Amino acid sequence: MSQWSQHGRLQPHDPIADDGDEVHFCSTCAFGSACLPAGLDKTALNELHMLVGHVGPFHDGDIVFRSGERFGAVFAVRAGMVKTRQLDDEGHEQVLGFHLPGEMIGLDAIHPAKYPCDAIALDTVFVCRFSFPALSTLATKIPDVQGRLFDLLSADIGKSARYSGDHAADERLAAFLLDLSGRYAARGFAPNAFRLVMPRADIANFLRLAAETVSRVLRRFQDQNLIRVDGREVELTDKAALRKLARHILRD
Amino acid sequence: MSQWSQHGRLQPHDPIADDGDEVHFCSTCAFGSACLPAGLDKTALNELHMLVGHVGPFHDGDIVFRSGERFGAVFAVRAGMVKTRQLDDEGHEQVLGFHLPGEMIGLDAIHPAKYPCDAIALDTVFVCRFSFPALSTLATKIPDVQGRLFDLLSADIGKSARYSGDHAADERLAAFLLDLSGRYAARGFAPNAFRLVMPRADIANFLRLAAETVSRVLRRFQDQNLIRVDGREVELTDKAALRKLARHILRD
DNA sequence: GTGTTGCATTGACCTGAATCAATGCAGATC
DNA sequence: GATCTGCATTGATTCAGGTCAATGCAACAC
Repeated sequence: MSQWSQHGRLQPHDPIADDGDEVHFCSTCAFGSACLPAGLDKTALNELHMLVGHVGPFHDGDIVFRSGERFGAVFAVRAGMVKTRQLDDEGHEQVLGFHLPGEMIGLDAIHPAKYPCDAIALDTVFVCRFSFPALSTLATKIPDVQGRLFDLLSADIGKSARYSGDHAADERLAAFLLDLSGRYAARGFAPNAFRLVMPRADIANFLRLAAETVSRVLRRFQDQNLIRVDGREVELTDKAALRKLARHILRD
Repeated sequence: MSQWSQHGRLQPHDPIADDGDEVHFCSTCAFGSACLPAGLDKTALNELHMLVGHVGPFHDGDIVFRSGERFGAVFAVRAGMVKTRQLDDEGHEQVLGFHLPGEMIGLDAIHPAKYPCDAIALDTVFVCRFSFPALSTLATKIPDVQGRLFDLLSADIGKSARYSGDHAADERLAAFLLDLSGRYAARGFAPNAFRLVMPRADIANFLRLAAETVSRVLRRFQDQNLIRVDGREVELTDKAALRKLARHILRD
């Protein structure tokens, strides 16, 4: 067994000191296919691990990086959930995304050379820090690392366009739930029952809805037996129906 | 003088045969800073030029690349305007963006390894084709090229998040006009008077509005002396006021 | 226990933008 | 010139989702 619960939350045990579980983590990480046996020789693997720093724990509300800070590194979420968001000059928040263990954040900071958003822990979070200058240098030496970076960057373009369309509230929410489900599945977590770690207001903001609408739609989904909700715990009980609702948004 | 009108449209003259103007074009292109004297030695410059193919002309409605096609190359728009869009299985269109001369398209195709959207010419269009395998190989050899690619990819993440927020119709439209203006300016075109090459319906779709709303808001802007509109020609006469409207969307 | 705090939910009402339905208008075609 | 065709505009009406205002409820402090 490992220190991971099925909800992706960290048990009271410090994974930073737990080098024995390193590989298990890496297998779920965004760089997994670049780091792991998958074709990389030992030197390359070591070089990648050399430039990684483990950072944490962060707690609910803690800031991983802050908008405007000089860009120096990208981060992979190791444990917990991170939200990224922008604030405008009047303090209006725009949630850009929620990031699960194994996902990469900070890629949008490369060009402006400063973080364009805040990254905020939603629960207990550990991250891996990849110095970007070091990573780029490594990428020129190891084509697989370069390719992995291109892939991660390219995928993020698609992701941030995903919810850009004009869709009804129930379509957006169905897509949101299925998206999370798929991402949990991809990292080896239970895909059909998980915790919505973030408050309703954050889901609403992300989906351009009011928190009240999120509440009402979740309630309706439950009444229609598509899901079961209990506070922040959710279980998807009719994914086919959800998929049908979300089909305009999730085309893949 | 060159073959470029102030609206970025091509005069009846074939630039493909016009090698003499190559440099002038490159200076406005997304790869400009990688190709041009800016630090690159002649060999590098030549290698980059080697892998570029000039393609065109395309005409209004022609397809530059099609959703689902195997990914093999990214493209820089050389002349004209290109829109990118996705169609869902029921044929509903979602416009992802409009791309001016000097801008790169196809970067979102790297990861899925196939184009996730259609790229469609809105008027007479010429593009430069960069074979991506060749470009990646060059990138491992020339760090500046790799860095330029990282920058382009990273910038696109930010761009596709730009209009993702929840904003009123007039804020979105003001941001749209200023965004175009800034991009024309960055490429050396007149920033305050230009042609909205795309039909109203495309602007509306892109901004998640109805075409009627676009029409009404443009009209209101004109009544408020913020702009002058005549069909698809538009002139920004009070950018300060537009900027104030758009301030929640354009934070940079 | 009793507050208090911070979300989440629910209901009543309102509104911005969509939709529906003409009408206008310029450029192509005959 | 007359007729089409494809947008764009304008007005009347509708409605999805927002806003406002309570109320519920669990975790925590005292």
